Amino acid sequence: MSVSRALAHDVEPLPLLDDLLPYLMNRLVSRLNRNLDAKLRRRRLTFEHWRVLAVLTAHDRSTVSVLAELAVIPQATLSRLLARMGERGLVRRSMSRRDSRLVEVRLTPKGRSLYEEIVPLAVEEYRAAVVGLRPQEIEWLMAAMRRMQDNVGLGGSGPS
Amino acid sequence: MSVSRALAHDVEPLPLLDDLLPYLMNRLVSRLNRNLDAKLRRRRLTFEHWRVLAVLTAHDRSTVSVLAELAVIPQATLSRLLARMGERGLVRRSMSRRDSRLVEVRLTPKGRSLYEEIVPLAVEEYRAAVVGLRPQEIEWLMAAMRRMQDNVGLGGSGPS
DNA sequence: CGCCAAACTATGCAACTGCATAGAACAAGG
DNA sequence: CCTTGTTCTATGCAGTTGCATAGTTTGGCG
Repeated sequence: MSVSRALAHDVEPLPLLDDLLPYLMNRLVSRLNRNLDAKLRRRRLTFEHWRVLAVLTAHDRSTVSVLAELAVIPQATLSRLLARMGERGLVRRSMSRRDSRLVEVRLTPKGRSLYEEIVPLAVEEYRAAVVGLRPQEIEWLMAAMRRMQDNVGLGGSGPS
Repeated sequence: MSVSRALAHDVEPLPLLDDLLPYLMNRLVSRLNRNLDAKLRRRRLTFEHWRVLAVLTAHDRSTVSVLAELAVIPQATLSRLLARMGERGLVRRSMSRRDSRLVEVRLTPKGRSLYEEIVPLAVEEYRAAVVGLRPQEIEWLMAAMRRMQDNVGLGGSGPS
């Protein structure tokens, strides 16, 4: 029941779910996130925490709105999430001296070490997911993802 | 700075975000969903509604927990979402005569026509995303997604 | 037939979410 | 220097979420 009909929406837009790329991607990503979330719960963390920690590790010293963009978390939500993470000593927020409107966020040593601690959980999840895929195929997958990101407005010039 | 290092987590698990497949997938899916969500808001719908409608269209007459599995929505959340959708006349819930524990859910005509009405929005979003990808490549992408789903426990035999 | 474990849905409660917006800081032009 | 428009973060409020669990129905076994 999984015919190849991915682009045949022209006249008959009745989607067989298993043949729709967005559905497949959604299901897969949701599952991946949920699995990781379950693993993180023991440390009182959520998947959103993970994303913030990961982004901050890569882009140390970000601002709230840049971080929101990178972590794909609504700004208002992130603002309060960061407040909570600050209370737990995972991040430090400080006013920028260049521009007092900006709030610079960075990991504390505690936040960094916590990140190091949980990276293996994410890696484990990731490796389980890509079993059977060759590195070359993964490269190709990532290229396709980047291509689609550009198509949808994540390439640098934000749309509406 | 985007070297091909997707699987080089062996000794140095320091992920450059843009080189991590899960991160790319998350960003892309989040953006897709958010875009669709924005389009749906005018009709007082959310992306979750969309998923429920889509799954119900494909698998008419489902139960709450099966639907939760297919739509990747926690059962408790779905239960209340369905209650609201029921009040709006989009779905109908009825006790199964085979097993009184089960609640069978199906679309009402109103729900079905609403779905038909919003399908184009999703298709539009989808087509924009895959611009530049050949049908053959999309097929390949979906195959990879299914492979990864199986790896993560969505193939039929649920893990934990 | 009665009892215990399992399956399924709904709900209490505390927490989180996001939209809209207030509040504060900057930038540009008169 | 003041005014006006823009950029950025935080918050009020109403709604939603999810964990844990209660309540109900089944199935299996003695």
